Amino acid sequence: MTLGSKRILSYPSIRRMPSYLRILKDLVATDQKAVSATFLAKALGFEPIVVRKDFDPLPITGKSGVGYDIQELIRAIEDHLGWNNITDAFLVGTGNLGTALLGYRGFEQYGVKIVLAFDIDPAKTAQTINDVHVLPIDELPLMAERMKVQIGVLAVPAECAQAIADKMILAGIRGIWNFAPVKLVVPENVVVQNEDLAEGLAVLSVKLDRSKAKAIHASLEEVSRAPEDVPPDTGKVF
Amino acid sequence: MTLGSKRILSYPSIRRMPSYLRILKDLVATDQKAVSATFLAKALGFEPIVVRKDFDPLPITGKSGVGYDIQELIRAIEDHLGWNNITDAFLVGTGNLGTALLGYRGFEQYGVKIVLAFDIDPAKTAQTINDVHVLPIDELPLMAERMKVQIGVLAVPAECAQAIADKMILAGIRGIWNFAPVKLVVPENVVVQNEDLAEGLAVLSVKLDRSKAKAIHASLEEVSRAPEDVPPDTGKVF
DNA sequence: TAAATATCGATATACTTGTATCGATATTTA
DNA sequence: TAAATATCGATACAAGTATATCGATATTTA
Ligand SMILES: NC(=O)c1ccc[n+]([C@@H]2O[C@H](COP(=O)([O-])OP(=O)(O)OC[C@H]3O[C@@H](n4cnc5c(N)ncnc54)[C@H](O)[C@@H]3O)[C@@H](O)[C@H]2O)c1
Ligand SMILES: NC(=O)c1ccc[n+]([C@@H]2O[C@H](COP(=O)([O-])OP(=O)(O)OC[C@H]3O[C@@H](n4cnc5c(N)ncnc54)[C@H](O)[C@@H]3O)[C@@H](O)[C@H]2O)c1
Repeated sequence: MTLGSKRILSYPSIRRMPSYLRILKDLVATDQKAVSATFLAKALGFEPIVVRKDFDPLPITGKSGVGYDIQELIRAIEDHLGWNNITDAFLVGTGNLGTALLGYRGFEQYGVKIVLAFDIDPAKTAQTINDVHVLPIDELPLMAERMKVQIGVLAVPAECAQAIADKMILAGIRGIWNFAPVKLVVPENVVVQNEDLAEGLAVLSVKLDRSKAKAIHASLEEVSRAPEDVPPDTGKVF
Repeated sequence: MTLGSKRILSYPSIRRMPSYLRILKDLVATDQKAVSATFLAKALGFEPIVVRKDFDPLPITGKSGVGYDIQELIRAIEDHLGWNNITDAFLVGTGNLGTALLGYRGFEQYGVKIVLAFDIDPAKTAQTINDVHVLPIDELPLMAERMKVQIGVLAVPAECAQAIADKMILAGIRGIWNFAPVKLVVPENVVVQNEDLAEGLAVLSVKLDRSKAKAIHASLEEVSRAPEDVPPDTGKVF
């Protein structure tokens, strides 16, 4: 069955969409009208076929010999991700990480705007970080309901992450972006996206080890090396 | 072929290892000697079979009816990830994100210790963030070679990420943990791990949309609904 | 001690994702 | 205009990953 019959992007595809968007938006500044899968692939280190497959489920079609219309493509991607109309979000925990997230001006481009932040520490509240007010955590329920906020960003210590998540859910929040290294227990109508930096670090560690092993193998220049021990780096983004 | 014949962890497995480690280390404090795949699965939201498969390539073996020896398991995982002996790392870019990373005391548990930081901004250098000295970027080459640092953490604006990466590589750094949203061009003996927060946000957006769609479908209580439009949340961690 | 329960490890199967090939179409070049 | 090049989209295939089943072994319970 061809993917085209499904209008659903796979999760790997979804993860690549922000990268496409970044390049495409840069291209808008130029006078180019169309972009090829080959071009995007080269810019991002994918294979051209991956790019075409990624776009296949979108309600657009490329033109042979030309490529995809840049504007159409941007629109289709943003539509699929729901990034056309910005969703308001709350952030809880204005410590190191929370502050960094507030300082990052990139999220609005990704359809999410942090409109209020919360903390339990009086030293943190009553201030403004990057134009976002920080309120006492107790005010979250009322504000969430009043502002009909749907997304919550969790940047609190692991110990209290579940408690805050419960608060968020009670207040009507439906999606939680969780940076605390804990599995949150949530009702099935709530979605959670866990962000665990240690995952990436683990991958880097292993890649590095395997790269070293490969180098040693290569330097030994053995003909009878076991290739399955160190798979070649295919350039895939793990 | 059974996985057991390969001593290699898949990348999804590698990504789950830090989560296992966290739980296992908590268990050390208790008087338990063994832990079952079922227990770990429940704690992390995986299926027990996933856990067993993950451990299969490790040079350990569980005991039927009992589980895995906790100490053995921790050791095996840390060995595989190379997290037993701590690797020194440099961080470049002590802005919002860089500061958060320096403030995070968790990395040493993951085998990596940031020993020095660098920035181009004189206002940032000559200070100490969380006991880590921040030096002018020009001093990176000398220090990297002298300290034989292998890992570099990139937390600078996208525009200068490639330039800093080049500097790192020239100075002998072999693994780059890249937080800038750019594809770095590196020689094949250097590994890069890209960390792109937008990926997770894209996944959350789509999950939220699909969750809403599912709720609507459910409320309509149509018998003739198209189930392939909204795949059920299998609890997988994307 | 015997039965019930928990668990692992092996095997088989299903699903997801990535990769290769090739014909058709558009553009560019000679 | 004709040939060379670039590109998409369809199909097929391969590899990676997740899931199901079941017998064997250890522990707990009756
Ligand atoms: N900083 C990083 O680079 C990093 C990396 C990976 C994961 N994390 C995770 O992100 C989370 C935050 O990390 P951090 O480094 O910013 O920690 P932090 O200690 O700097 O910040 C935590 C903040 O949460 C606030 N807080 C504590 N309890 C609260 C409550 N009940 N309600 C509201 N606010 C509360 C604190 O006042 C503090 O401001 C942690 O779970 C950490 O494991 C951080
Ligand atoms: N803050 C976030 O939450 C976040 C999220 C996702 C991605 N990122 C990415 O991480 C990177 C850093 O983000 P940030 O928010 O910390 O930005 P920032 O502007 O706060 O910090 C950047 C730092 O890099 C330093 N710098 C600039 N040029 C340099 C150079 N040539 N050599 C050395 N240092 C240099 C600056 O002085 C500054 O201290 C960016 O690429 C950003 O896209 C940040």
